[in-house]
Order: sequence, then C-alpha cells, then structure tokens
Amino acid sequence: MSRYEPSVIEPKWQSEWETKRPFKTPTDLAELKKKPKYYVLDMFPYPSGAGLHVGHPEGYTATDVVARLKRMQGFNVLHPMGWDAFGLPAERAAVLEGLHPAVITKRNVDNFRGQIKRLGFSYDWDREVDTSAADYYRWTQWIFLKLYEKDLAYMAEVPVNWCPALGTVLANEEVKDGKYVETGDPVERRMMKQWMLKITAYGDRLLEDLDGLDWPDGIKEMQRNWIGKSEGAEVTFQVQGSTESFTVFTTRPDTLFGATYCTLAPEHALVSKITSPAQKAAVDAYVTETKNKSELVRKEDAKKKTGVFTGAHAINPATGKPVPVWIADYVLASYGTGAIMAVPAHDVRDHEFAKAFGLPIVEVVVPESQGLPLARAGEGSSVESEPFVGEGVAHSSDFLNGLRTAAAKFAMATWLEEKGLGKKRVQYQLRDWLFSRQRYWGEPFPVIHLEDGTIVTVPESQLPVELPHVDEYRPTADGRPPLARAGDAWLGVTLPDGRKGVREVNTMPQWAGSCWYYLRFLDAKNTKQAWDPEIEKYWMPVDLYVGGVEHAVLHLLYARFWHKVLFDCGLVSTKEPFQKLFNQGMILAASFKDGQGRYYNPADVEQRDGSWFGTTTGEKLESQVEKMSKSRKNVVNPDDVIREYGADTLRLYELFMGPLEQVKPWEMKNVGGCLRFLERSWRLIVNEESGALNAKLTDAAPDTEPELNKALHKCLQAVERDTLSMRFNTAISHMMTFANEATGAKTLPKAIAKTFATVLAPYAPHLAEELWSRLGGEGLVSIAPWPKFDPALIADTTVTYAVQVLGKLRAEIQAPLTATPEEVRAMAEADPRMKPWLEGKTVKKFIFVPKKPSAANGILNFVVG
RNA sequence: GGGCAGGUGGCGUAACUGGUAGCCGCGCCGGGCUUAGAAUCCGGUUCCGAAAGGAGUGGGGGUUCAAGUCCCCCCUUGCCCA
Repeated sequence: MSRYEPSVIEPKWQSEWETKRPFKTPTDLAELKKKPKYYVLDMFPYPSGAGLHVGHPEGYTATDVVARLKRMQGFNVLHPMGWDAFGLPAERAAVLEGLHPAVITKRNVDNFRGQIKRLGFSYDWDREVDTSAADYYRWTQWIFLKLYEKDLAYMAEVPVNWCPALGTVLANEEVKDGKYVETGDPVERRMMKQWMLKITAYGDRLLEDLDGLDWPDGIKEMQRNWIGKSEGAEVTFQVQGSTESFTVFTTRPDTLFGATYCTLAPEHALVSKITSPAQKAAVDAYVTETKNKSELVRKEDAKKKTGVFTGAHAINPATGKPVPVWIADYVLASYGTGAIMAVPAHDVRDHEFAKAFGLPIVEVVVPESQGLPLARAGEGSSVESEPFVGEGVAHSSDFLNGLRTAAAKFAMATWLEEKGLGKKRVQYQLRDWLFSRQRYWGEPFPVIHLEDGTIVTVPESQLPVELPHVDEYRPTADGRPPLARAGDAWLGVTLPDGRKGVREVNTMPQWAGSCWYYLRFLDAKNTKQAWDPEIEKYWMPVDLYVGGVEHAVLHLLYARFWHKVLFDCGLVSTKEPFQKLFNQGMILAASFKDGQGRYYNPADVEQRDGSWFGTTTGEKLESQVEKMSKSRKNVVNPDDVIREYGADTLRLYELFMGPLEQVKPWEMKNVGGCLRFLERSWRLIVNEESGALNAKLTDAAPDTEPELNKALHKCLQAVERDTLSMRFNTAISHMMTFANEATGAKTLPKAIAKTFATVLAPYAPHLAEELWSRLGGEGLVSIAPWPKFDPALIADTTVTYAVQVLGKLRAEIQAPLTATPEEVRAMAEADPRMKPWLEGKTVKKFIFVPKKPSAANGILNFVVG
C-alpha cells in the first residue's frame, strides 16, 4: 500500500487496540496509586433506534483527545462509555414491533456501540454499563432504599399530567398546549398518588455548592434560577366574619400596607368554605375551567388575567382593613402557600390583574435618588399606569416610612413575628421530584404495599427486583400501569411474618439510572457492592464532564442531589460529582424545503444561479441552517463520513469546525480540508509511489533542520496548551502549520517525524499509529510518552516591532532581543520609510510596548503634533 | 417580558491580559508537473484604488497613544426561563 487509505489502516489499528488493550484502566488499587488520576466522562447516550448523528461524536471526540493526551502524560485515565437504556421510545417500539423492549434496546445498543467503535475512541470497554441490566438497576434500587431510609422518598397525592392514550403521567416539559409533545395525544390534569423525592431538602446545598464548581457561568445561573431561592415572609390573613385564615408567602413584606386584595389558587382548600352564596356559581365554573389546564399553560396564559371574586374579605394585618379575596389561575397551588397578597402598585402581575378588574392600587414605595426619595414626575409614570417593582423608600406605611426596601422588609417581618401574624421564611421555586412513571421499561421500585396500607421495602439482600414478564406493555383495562399485568407470582408477596402484600407497579423515571452511572464506571464489575469505597476515593470527582446544554438543569441537578445523599450516607467522599463541566454546542446542518414546507433530502437538491431546486420536482427550495433531525432530512450519519473520509478525518473535522462550546453548521465540503491535512502528513513519511519511506527522511539529528525543529516545538507547545484548555480547533491549525512547513523543508529528520506522529496521536490516532510503526517506533504511539517542548528552542532572538504613527502602522523593523527602547526608537527614526511621517513633526509622546514572553512582536507608537 | 451566549473576508473561523485585525481551513484566481484531467506542489486572495494611500470587526456614541477586546444606547440571531 502506498496511498493513505483510512479504510485499511483504521480497522487494522482498531483490532490491534482490541487485542492489546492499551486503554484498559487498572482495577487494582495498589497499581492505580502509582500514578495520578484523571476521570474524563461523556454524558452517556440514550440508544435510540435512529443511531448516531455527527452531533454525538463531537463531545466524545473532545473527551477522547483529552483522555489520550492525559494518558500519554502519565495519568491513569478513566474514560468509560455506557448506555442510558431505559426509556419510553423502546417501550413504544416494543408495542409496534411485538418484541420485548430489552430486545429492541439490545439491538440499538449494538448499533450504537458499533458506530462509536468505528471512531477509534479509547474507551475502556470492560467498564461498559447498561442501566437496564439487572446487575445495574439492582444498585439503582439500592440507592432508592437509601433515599427511603433517609425519609427522602415518600408517596403523595399530587396533580400530574395524565396522558390517557399512553396511560402514563408526563413531566411538565413533555407537555405543551395540553398535548404530549411527541405524539400530540391530549394530556389532562389528574390527582394521583405518586412517589416523590424530597430534593427540596437539599435546595440550599445544591445552591451553595455551585460556587466551588468549574462550570460555565450560564449553567450555574440556570441551576440557581431553577432552585429559585427567595427570602421573604409568611403573612396570615384572617377571613372577615369567620374563624378561617390563610397564609401567603411574599418576597416583599415591606409592601404589606399596599396589599389591596388577596388571591387564592383555584385549588386552594379554603375556596369552597369562604365563597359567598351569591358568588358560588361563578367560582365553581371557574374552578372547573382551570382544572384541566396544565401549569405550563397557566403560566403561559398568565398574560390574559382571569379570575373571580369569592365574595369574602380578609383583614390586611398591617392596615387592619378588609380586602377582597379573589381566585385566579395565575396563582399556582403548588408554589408557596397557594395564596398571595396582591400589591398592584409594586408587582407586574398583580398590577395587570387590578387593572383588569378595577381593584385599588396603593403606592407604598418610591424610587430613591442619592439617598432621597425621588418624586415620580409626570402622570404617565404613576403606579396607576405602571407598577414600580424596584427597591426604594417606603411611604404611606406607618412604622416603615422612610426605610429603604431591605430595612423595611426586615422591620415588617420582625413586626409580624412579634405580633404572631407571620414569620420570616425562605421559599424555593424548586419542587419535590415526581419520581414514578406508569411505564414498563424502567426500574421497578423495591417496595411492597401491605394489605393494611403500610409500605415495606424489599431488603437489600433480595435485590434486584427484576422486571416481570407481561403480556402487553400497556396499562391494564382499569388504567393501572403495565406491571399490574404481571401474574400473582410476581405481584403477590408474603412476608416471613405472614403478612401479605403486592409489589409496587410504578417504575422509576429515565433520570434514575443516569443519576449515578459515573459511580458504577469506577467499579463496573463489582457484584458485591455498587462500588468499592477505596476505589471511589481514588477516582472521584469526575475531572471533566462533557455533554449538551440540554441537560443543564434536570440531569445535572438530579445527579448532584443523589450524590449529596450518598455523601451524607458516607458512601462517596466528595460533596459534588462533577468538578469541571463543559457543554458542546449543537451541530446544525443545511436543510431544504419547498413552498408547502415539505423537506427535501439534500441528495435530491441542486444549486443553479445561487438558488436551490429539487432535482426531480424542479421546485424552487429555500435553504436554512437548522438543528439536525430526521424530520428535516438533514441528519449526517458518521458512518457515511467514515466510509468516504475515514474516522481520523471525521474526528479532526468535529473539532476543527470551531470552538467546542459554539453552535456551528456541518459543511461537508470543509471535511475535505481535514482529509488533505492527513494525506499531507502521510506523504511526509511515506512515498506514495513505492510505499517506502519518503526519501526526505534522514537519520540526522533534529537540529540539522533548525527552523523545522523550532516549528515542531512551537507546535508541541501550542497543541498541549490548546488541548488542555479545550481549544481543539486552534490546536489542529497549529498541526496544519507544522505539516505545511515540513512539506517545504529540504530534509526531514526521522526524530522530528516521530515526534510529529506523537503529537498527532490524540487527534488522529489510527494514522499516528501507522506512521509511528513505519518510522520504527516502539510499541503503540497511543501510550508513548508525550514529548516535552524545549522552551530554549522556541525562544526568538530578534523582535519584530510594528512602528506606528498616531496608532497607524507605517513600517515594521527588526531589532535584536537585547536592544533598549531608545535603541529601537533610533532605529525606527532612521528608517527611510518613516521619513514622510516623522519629518517636521514634533513627537509629543513615544509609546514603547515591549515584546511579551508569549508574543514575538513589540510595538512603537509615535504620537506626533 | 427576563436571563445567558453570539454578530469579524464569499464561507467555517483566528486574534493570549487593551497592542500590527483576518492564523488555519473551504472556496476562488494564477503558475509548475501532465498529451489532458484528477491528484499534487508553489504563489495570490478583507474591500476601494494602477499606485501612493484610504476604509474596515452589526449600527451610533464614548474612554485611550492604541478598541474586535472596555463603557453607554440601539439593531439582530440563537438558547434557556416566563
């Protein structure tokens, strides 16, 4: 063979790695402790039926490059891969195809694994995990027992999104406009008894511990918003002429004097008790109407304010005056106390509501300017037309008058506490986690419901509670989950003490398995325990975690929650699981659609005169760059790219496209540029005609080509620096620059060529192995030591100075590194090119910017008058 | 409506901490090799201009000897939340 043929060398080296196992991470602790550790993790995929598209391997390639470099630098690297294998799509496919979800899942996993392996990633496949395997979910169930023991798992009657067609509850984010986003089936609100996890008990710690994490600020902010901590007070309102009272939560107790009405959520328990006979019909109608709206819809609809007066009044504890009590669906039962005090002058939603229903608006806070209350000028700026929601100075508020917002909040909360009318309170947006689903393909709960209504858990020694065989993966006729179809042999349980019960028929949501998989990777084959604590101490935390921004909130918050519980149980040694997080940007692709919005396969599209047309239909098409999806027909399959260009080229292009965190379009024609670079690298070492080594290669020392050797060391430095700081695109461009220089060099010392093969190894490992072995390198380059660059070699002896006049470049001069600013100035002034710019002018100021250690240039600036 | 991230050649992008805007790649142009083409090698390629020179990083203003980078206002795209 003489030409560069990835289709030949890639399978060759992949099978070499398969046999020699250079990426197998030691499992023996004594062996591990000889080297420092580095745990680099990908967000493992859900193995869908569609297979991978080129967006998946973007992050995987980045982590693989880092893993390979770290390994070469002498670290024990943990770099595993597995499958988030439970989930609804496999269950739906099972129904459609008449197969068991496990069969579908295995088929998809095999497909994913094959695709991933063809990219030549250095995973330790001995640690592969599958969340749907009994020897994995056994430990998911075990962690559930820990949660239950700590009182963090409980059952409660909660409003849920119930989809009758699917027979399951759906998460809020799976529902839009009252329909399931995937299938369009209608979704209704229903009260159901569900498993809940008390994540709210960890709200504060989940918030505080974000500070120590090396995560993108945006993600931390999203988590903070999701947790939504707000400090305020609870205030009790007495219902006029009744013994009933209700409590509201407010973040602005300082505005209590401005509370002109109260609003209850339509579900509030008090509604039926306090509604006056005259208002009963209207209130009942409104309650029924809101019942079927999901919370998401209610939040969306909150713009058009609706509500009904209950006929009752409550006493404002500050003013002692009665205010009307309304119900409105912009108040949610599940947030706070399900009731609010409305201060229309200082809250946007309350203001809109008051305007819509003609309720009074009383101003109690004014903005301040330099410590003084600021009169709000003009009619247009009064709180009648626009609420003032900022902080300021209290007025018309008795004992609060003149206090700034922060002080007024404190004073009011203290006053309320003294009078027994309320208390300071911290409120979270975060709610407890709805943890059960009415599905088949998920972890069964290790729980038994006894006849007397009590709940007992399955002892650890009897785990796993395996998924039973069922005849169909659908709910039963009476609407119970699919597990209720299992026979009595599975469902019925008799305890050793004779008590009888039935097993829980809900299953856990898909998030469960992914909450702790990074721990199972540490000790994936352990049959005695979920992981060995000593091994856990060695590896944790994860040093680098890469994945899509779509998991910014839920997965990362849930996993952090479980981790903290495990920490409290003494089962893990770190407070946080993922020390550094990096989000790759989505990869987009051009798509084509006609006037009717029909998408065309890019293969059936041609370009004429700058416009796009369907090849067969001749119809004029519009082209846009969008997220890849099957429905837009713009998915790029990595298998096709590998077939045409090779895995090394695909890996390179994934990273060369642009910064990893950025959203960027896939452009097939640019892939060729990466292939050409690899071909050029190949030709540096191999004679394409004969297949022998390039005649340019010499056995001479590297310094026989001093310029090239310098270029090599600059490349080494840049690749190491840029790779470790996740700037892969610039690392690759530095390798390209070296290859271009080497192509132009007269001779190529073998030592230089071998070092270049080493630099190439993390990025294009198959080609690197091939070149390395042809150059007579020992063993596998994948585990060869990473070469250190020589700082002395890359130091410059002369400096290029950009000579500016009034900031504009007029000339460039060379000066020795040792020249003083005065000497350099004299050289510049003597330069004939500077004559027209300096002659007859007075130099008012002279700026000298010396060469910085990292740069090769300095700057002179003559400021002339 | 709020939060976050973007807007730089024909295109993907580069520019460390305020210091020569456009590295690397795509595309395009020219040349060598070839009967020819592909491939490859060499050179060019921000715009206007023959050149000298001028303009230029979404728009407008400001700070500075010097602004893609810092400050203010505006336009715009994407993501997340409402």
